[in-house]
Amino acid sequence: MALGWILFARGNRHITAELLHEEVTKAKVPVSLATIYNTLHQFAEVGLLRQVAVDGARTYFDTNASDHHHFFIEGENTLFDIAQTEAVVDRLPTPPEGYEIVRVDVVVRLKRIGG
Amino acid sequence: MALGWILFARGNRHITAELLHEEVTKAKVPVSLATIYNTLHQFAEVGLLRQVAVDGARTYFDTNASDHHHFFIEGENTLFDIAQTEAVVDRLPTPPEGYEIVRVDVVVRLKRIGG
DNA sequence: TTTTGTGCAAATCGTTTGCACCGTT
DNA sequence: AACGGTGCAAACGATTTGCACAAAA
Repeated sequence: MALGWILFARGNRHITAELLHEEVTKAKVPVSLATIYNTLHQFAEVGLLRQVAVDGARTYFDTNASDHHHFFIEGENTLFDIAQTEAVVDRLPTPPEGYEIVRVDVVVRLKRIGG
Repeated sequence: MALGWILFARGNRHITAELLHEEVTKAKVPVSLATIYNTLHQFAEVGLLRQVAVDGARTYFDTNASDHHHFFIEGENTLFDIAQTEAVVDRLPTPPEGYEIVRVDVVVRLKRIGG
């Protein structure tokens, strides 16, 4: 398991379970998709990974677990970070009675110009 | 078809295909899930509905197609609008070369205090 | 030998697709 | 008789679960 994670340890990335599976398999260790999912979730629980819901179909995992937001390119299904310097949220909305804010997700959807 | 939509015409709501199916069936018209999906998507294309990706599993459709953001209660899987007065986004990030912004989705995740 | 942890085959479940049916031209 | 639109059964694909196996206690 730790094995698969040398893979994750290099570079900030956004991958889907399937993509990681492919990569891991192609590289060396043959491991089933289910295991990939289990592992990804475990890492996410522990806070090493951040799960990003962006298009309903696939689940993306971000190796950068810090608080930041994302660009998502429709059609290409590419996800990448928005620089922290590009402040986006200025004021948090007041949550309703009895609830507290867990996280704020911002997804800026892009499309190729002209496309 | 227009029939099912009398249902949608009353009140601003956020529903999943499954929920709508249940409602429609329970009420009167027996219609298959597939039809619900087809119809929802058609409405979304035309701009009467707004599709919200919030948790990867389910797809939510918002009868309020205007530009606004959402609260999402984890565990309860409830989605509702953030009042427009609660400004959240102040400055849009600059999109990368060759791309333009299509939409900005903001989801504020909540959890019950103490929960 | 019991317990705890790990990986995966098979099942699940939301969603989509291909096709049959029916009213219209 | 050909055409267009509609609904749905069956297929699909991403994700989860239940269980079998192995190492540790």
